[in-house]
Amino acid sequence: MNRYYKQSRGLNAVDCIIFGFDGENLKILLIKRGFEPEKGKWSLMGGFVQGNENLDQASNRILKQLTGLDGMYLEQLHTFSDPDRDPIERTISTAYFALIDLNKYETQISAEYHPEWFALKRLPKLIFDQQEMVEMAKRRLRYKAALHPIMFELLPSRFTIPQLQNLYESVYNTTIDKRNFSKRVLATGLLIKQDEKDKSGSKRGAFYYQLNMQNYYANFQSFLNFIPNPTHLIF
Amino acid sequence: MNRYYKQSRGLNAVDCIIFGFDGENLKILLIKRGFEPEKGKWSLMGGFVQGNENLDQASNRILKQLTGLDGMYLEQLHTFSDPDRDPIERTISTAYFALIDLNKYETQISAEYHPEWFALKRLPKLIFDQQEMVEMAKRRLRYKAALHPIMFELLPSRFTIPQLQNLYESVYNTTIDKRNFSKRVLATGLLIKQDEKDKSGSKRGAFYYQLNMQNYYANFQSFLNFIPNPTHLIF
DNA sequence: GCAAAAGTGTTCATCGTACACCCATGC
DNA sequence: GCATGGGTGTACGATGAACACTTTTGC
Repeated sequence: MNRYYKQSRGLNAVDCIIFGFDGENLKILLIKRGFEPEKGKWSLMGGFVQGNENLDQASNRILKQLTGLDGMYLEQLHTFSDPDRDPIERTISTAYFALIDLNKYETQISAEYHPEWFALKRLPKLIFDQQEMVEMAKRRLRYKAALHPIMFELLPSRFTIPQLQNLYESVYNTTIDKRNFSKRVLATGLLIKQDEKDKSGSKRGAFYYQLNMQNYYANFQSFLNFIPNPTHLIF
Repeated sequence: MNRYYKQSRGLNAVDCIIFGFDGENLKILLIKRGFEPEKGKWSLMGGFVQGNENLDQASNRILKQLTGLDGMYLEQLHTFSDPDRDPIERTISTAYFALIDLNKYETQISAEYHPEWFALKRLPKLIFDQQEMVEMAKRRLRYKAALHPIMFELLPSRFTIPQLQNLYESVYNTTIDKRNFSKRVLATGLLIKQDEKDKSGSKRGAFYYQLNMQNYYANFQSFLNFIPNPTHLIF
């Protein structure tokens, strides 16, 4: 036996929701789709799964192709499978969400795709069911970041506490008391204060911090409270 | 255009991790696989996705086939995709986890599959990568149940607080102070006390409770604390 | 009457929240 | 010298944890 009988076969794809933070707004990276159907429309970066790779490998390959980066935070989100989601042919697509330091990303690497960062509040229309994928990714990010320190993946390796606070405030569309915020994040033991300051945001300057990678990996799976009242959040 | 060119096509399947609770132990339902390869071995209930259905529909169809039940709690878990996970032919399988009231399930419905409940601690060897699927499902259940009231899906519609506590203690392999436990669960406002008692577990009997469905659905997505110290749990 | 499980309250420590002032610097 | 953003401490209330005794009833 070298085949299962009487079963229908289809294509498998991955689509990547790539989040970045520019200091102001949470954004995602979109490309202009390069082939029919919907050629030229804004789309998530994606591609078909090859015969010799699994989904994780496929999404890593595709992300490297677009951003030039590897080793970024990448998590399988959900598999989308409506029979008619792709009008050409049945294609089941697994969405991944990725978090990258927007500063590491350089546009020229993938000029052929015409990639652009879009603020989440001002997304263009997307093809197929990608709107739904983005919605789910947003929810997942908000959910997960309320409990785990994944937001650091969106920041450079040196960052300031006001930067971090901006990020949380922007993701949760809220404001947080800065005294309580800094107490909370410092209490986690995840941050190591540096000697230098970032003078770009103010005259006085804000101290840089770096992640304590030891503690970061050790505590990644446990619950942390980075935002007030996570118990009452609704997602 | 009615096909994408030069892409490899494969099979898509779903596999279901079905959890139940017998009052003592958390269990999962396994069947004897009915076809080659690995025919006769213990396996998760699964099947191929048909051309006209999505993954949710496929898993519901398959669960109904095995248990006779529909409308049970069902959640997409993860898609498993190693190229050689099925030795016959490339098959990408999406795992679902299901929670059912073990008492509603009647074995005879699906005698042809020879289904059996196995305590999680004493699982037989499973085929392919199903061991990994079960591990992931266990982690997800523990994770999710620490924050959301999904464990009720494993109990009959009328249950007692000691039963509920047993369930939590068994899933987290721990013991909980009963005074604090009942305070916590009653404080959620999710339970409605009934007049009758369950006399099966003790001479005095324990009051039955039912879910307040209104509050249950309203609070499902928010965080609740059912177990002590969820902040310090590691999954 | 006794064994076995159900049910209930208080105290204390910890954590989370609200809140306001001084500091450093570039201009 | 002043405007701008950075940095810090305290007091109070809420929440979570530890802990022991009484009740009911079948045998």
